[in-house]
Amino acid sequence: MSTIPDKPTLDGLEAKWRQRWTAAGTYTFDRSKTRDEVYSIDTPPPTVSGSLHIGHVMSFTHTDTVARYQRMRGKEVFYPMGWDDNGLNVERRVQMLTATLCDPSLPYDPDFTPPQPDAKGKLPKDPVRISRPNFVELCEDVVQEMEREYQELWSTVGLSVDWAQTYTTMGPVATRISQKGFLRLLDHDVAYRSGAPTLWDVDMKTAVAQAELEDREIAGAYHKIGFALPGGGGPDGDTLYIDTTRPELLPACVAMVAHPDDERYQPLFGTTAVTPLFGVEVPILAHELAQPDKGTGIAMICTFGDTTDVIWWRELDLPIRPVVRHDGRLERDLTWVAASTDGDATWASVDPDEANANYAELGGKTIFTAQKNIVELLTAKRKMDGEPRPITHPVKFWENGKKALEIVTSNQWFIRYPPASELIERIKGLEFHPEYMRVRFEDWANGIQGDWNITRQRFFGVPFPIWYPIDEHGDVDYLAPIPATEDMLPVDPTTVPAPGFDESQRNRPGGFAADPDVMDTWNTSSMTPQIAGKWEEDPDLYQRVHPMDLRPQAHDIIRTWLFATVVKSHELFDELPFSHAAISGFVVDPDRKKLSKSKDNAEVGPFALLEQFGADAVRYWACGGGPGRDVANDSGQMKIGRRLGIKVLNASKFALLQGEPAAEAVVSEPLDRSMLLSLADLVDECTRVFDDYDYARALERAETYFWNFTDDYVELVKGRAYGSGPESESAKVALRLALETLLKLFAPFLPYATEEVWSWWQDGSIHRSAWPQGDPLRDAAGGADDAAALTMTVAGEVLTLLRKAKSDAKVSMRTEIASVNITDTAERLAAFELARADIIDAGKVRSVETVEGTELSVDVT
RNA sequence: GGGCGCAUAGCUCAGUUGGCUAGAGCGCUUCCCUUACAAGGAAGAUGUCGGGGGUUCGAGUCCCUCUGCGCCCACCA
Repeated sequence: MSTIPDKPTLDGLEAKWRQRWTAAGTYTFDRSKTRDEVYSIDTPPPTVSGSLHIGHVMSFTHTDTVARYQRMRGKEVFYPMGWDDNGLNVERRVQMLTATLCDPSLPYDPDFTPPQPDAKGKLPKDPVRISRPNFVELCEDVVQEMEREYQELWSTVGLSVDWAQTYTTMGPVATRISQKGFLRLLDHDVAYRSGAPTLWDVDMKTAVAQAELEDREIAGAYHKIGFALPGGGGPDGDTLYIDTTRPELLPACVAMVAHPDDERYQPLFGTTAVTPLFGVEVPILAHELAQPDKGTGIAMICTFGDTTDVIWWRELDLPIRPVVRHDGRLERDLTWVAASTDGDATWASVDPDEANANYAELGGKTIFTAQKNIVELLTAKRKMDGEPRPITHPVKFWENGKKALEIVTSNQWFIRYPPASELIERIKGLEFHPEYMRVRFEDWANGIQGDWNITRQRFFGVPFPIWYPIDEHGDVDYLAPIPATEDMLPVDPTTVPAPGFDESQRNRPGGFAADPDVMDTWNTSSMTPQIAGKWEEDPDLYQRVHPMDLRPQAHDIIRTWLFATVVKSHELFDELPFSHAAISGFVVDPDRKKLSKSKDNAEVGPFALLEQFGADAVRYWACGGGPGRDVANDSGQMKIGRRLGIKVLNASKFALLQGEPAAEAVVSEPLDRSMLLSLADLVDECTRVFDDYDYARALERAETYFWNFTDDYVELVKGRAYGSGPESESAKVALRLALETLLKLFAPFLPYATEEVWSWWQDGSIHRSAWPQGDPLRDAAGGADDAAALTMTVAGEVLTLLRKAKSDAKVSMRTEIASVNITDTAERLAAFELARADIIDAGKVRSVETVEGTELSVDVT
């Protein structure tokens, strides 16, 4: 307990209480509690390489209000922080900061030190190539720096996390759990390695997954190209025209396809066409995905121009003619051969010499150049009808990428998806807040195409615990993986030899080679319930927190994080990883557009806002948006939050300065009883909506009540409280009860202001105190009754009219009123009589006449 | 093209299973230094509840339809 300051202020509360909470272990998780006593949160690990923005503050505040509520309800809250610190952003930053480049084929150098800046502070121009483990060490240093900045932000915001439980998506624990999960899935044949068409970013030279795609509108052009029809019979006789935006893929053409109902092409189904320039005979086939109204209505299928090509290739059982390499250039050494009845027909041409001559203009060229060259060739050989017609069309990009994705064939690790129906059934046990976000999950499950490619050709991530045998000729067999054993984990195969091999056999004929790739970051973060709960690392902890109660996250990663977590839990454990998913919206500009990264917004970063308005005020703003709702970035709301915080301090000061009521004091006065009865209803409602994760409504209700409480009740009761006797004692008891209750209702939202006030008159932390209940308040009020309930309402309305009279007369509120006539219904006048003394005191009225009528009016005479 | 959400005062938003003259705060106008609070307080003005139909004694609320905005999914030759 401490004394009540003369001038209460919000300034400095963050630093003061952060320090004290840490020292007292206020939010420390008590792991002696059993699962039914625990409320566990599967905290989203923010990407520490991203820049901090106000959106993080909003969604994490939402979760914190729930954590604080549950803690006050008596749950032991498991609320860890997580850092998502692997991935591409960190890699880029480290390359820039240290002038290094990762080369997984290099051995680890334990004595490596990164290049130092010269006298002018410049790093060497040419980066130093270093091994993956060396590179990862550098990444970890950079990550730790950024994590400190994040922890500073979260602590200031007032998140009630137990920092001792912090987890990361790198490091030995996450790596071991991620690798172990992978090995178990491999064992169950759910993870598998396969050569398959792969979405590929030619710029970053890595595979990407369906969930990481986005569409971008880019400029392209239709090229109308004529194929030869040896048998004729097409709409244009013996030339068959297609429209394509990818003419450079002509050498990769494996078939033509039109819709089965398309009468123009029906006669051609089952026959063949011959590609221009390359003379490859390709079948003309029917498939429902072909769209008669697109281009000429018949398309060439290439391996691979887009994802539809992949579907056709698979469903029509077509051969593969890959021409685009992983670096985004066309294959250099393709050679067409004469068509023959036996042998590999992949590169068979009716005129190999011409095909090879034409291909010489394309081989080794970039896609851009190849397109230019092939258009020239087609034009020269009169195979193009007209000029290219410019269009803009949506093209798939990796969300982090700069160039359009290509589809290449490559050996990759996949995780088999369960059928969508199975997942949808599984999440019936998962409550979504708001419920309509469930549809996002179901839509995504239903739209999945193919399995989950978890391979990334990057460096700062969890390595695959896998090696491959090398035969006596020195060829690596990438389809015969040698998995690590679980006791080897965590393992980096580039530094540890494969089981049964010696390090000297690395990269040697008859030896082994390490898997050079790392896992998709979602493959690791999909195990946050296991990582945070320390699955098989600390089984005692795990059984106390798992499955989690709450998964909080934003709606944009339903298709990635939420989906992947449910899939992994389903496949590894046959269970749901958590029982509630609370989905946050975004912070948007006041004009409803997605928050831009413009200078204006950057200048109002989270630290500046917290500094200007205070943490409680920013939290108040954040909680204006209920689950799933976008929130406008509005400093006006923060101002209001700040005002609320100040009001809480001052109103509390008033209530406490009335002094402690005598031990035997009871609530006897009707006005006090009335106030407590409505407060009891408020408590019940806040509890009900908080149980439904509607923190926004809980705050709004408490706030509305509180302003009425200070404006009317406190003013009405003030004079009586200043006095003495049983009436005064009744006011003091009621004021303290109301204060305690209201502080607790605000505690999840305004942790600093409420804790400050609590410290003036109570021991311990308000955040470890018990959430209020309605019935004890009703008991203190001497039980509920309707007449008493009306007292506060009527008293408030009469007081407002008395103040209006003074305001209209432009006199001070202190001015006395000689006499008033109050007209109202009999029932309401009875309520008035119950509070008559308080009302005339607060209104400084000398005498009151009451007149029965139909509605309330107040006449000053 | 399919789906989800939103639309209430100039602004940010409440408005429960339909129920009296539709609310709060900000902003605006006027007044008040009042012993919790001038980073304050009191009072006031401000609305075709997006448009049009329907159900009902009664619709901001339920149904149909249209419009606008946002998002998700699909399409990508």
